[in-house]
Amino acid sequence: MPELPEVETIKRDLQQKIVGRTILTVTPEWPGSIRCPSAEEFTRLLRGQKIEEVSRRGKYLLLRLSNERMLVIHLKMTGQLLVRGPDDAEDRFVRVRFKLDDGRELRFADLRKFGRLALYNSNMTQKGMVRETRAPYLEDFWKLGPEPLSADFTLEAFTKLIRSRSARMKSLLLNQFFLAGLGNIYADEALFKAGIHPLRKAESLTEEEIRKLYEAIKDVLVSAIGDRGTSTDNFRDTAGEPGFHQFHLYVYQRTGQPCSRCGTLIERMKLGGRSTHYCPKCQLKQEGQ
DNA sequence: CACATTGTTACCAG
DNA sequence: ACTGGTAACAATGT
Repeated sequence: MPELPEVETIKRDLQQKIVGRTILTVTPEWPGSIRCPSAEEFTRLLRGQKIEEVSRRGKYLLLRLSNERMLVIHLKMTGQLLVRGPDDAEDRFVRVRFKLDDGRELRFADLRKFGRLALYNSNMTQKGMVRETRAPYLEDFWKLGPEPLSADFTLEAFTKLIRSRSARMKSLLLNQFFLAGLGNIYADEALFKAGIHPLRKAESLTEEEIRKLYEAIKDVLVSAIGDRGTSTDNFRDTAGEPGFHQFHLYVYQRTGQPCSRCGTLIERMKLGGRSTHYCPKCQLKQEGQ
């Protein structure tokens, strides 16, 4: 379940390992991973291109190429990007292979086959650019909410955002058009740290609660990036190594275990089809009780 | 073998 | 046009 910290970890790895390299060949072993253009066109357009820059927007990885195109990657649930040398063992579930000019190989592996690669013009982040391509999943890329770790994500901006909504907080935090990068793990963790019940409505939050949540979101993400991500299941970095943040979780997948703050047993509920973990004492449904 | 998993989109009602 | 809520989908391990 790569969310912002996991994608950030991979981004930093790739910046170190593959920026400046040229793609020699592309082998689609499961062409379904390639969203657009066709697998043949994708392969042809990438061959011989230099990887100029690696960046991240929300949960999307962006690889800018020398021909002014952008390779966009979404890992969805089980996608991995592995950088391997000629003597390294084969990886399971490799869907697309990129041979590089230093003898190494970038492998896109994906057990569930939900992850997607797409190739666009590099100005695709601008309004209207991607919609013209009619590419599923990525067409409203430019509509994504603010980056929680960027300088322009201020408390004032977050307060405005919250004040413009009425939905339940857990649902809002999962909405990528509200705020980019949080998924099920970090939405639960941030709400716990801020002491806010997942079912609370945005309009019911006090100034103090908004401030606490603002800090909690940033703290949780920074801490998880420091731990190189959460590997509760199959998240791996580009060397195939797990992260460490699963040892520092407060509520996610801790159902029935004592809350580290108050000892009450962590509970689990279904919200919009998603499992939601929370401490019933630290995160009271009615504010002020 | 039905179910669980989650990020995202489709669709509907308001 | 926008928001919020629910269902559906992707594919596979258990």
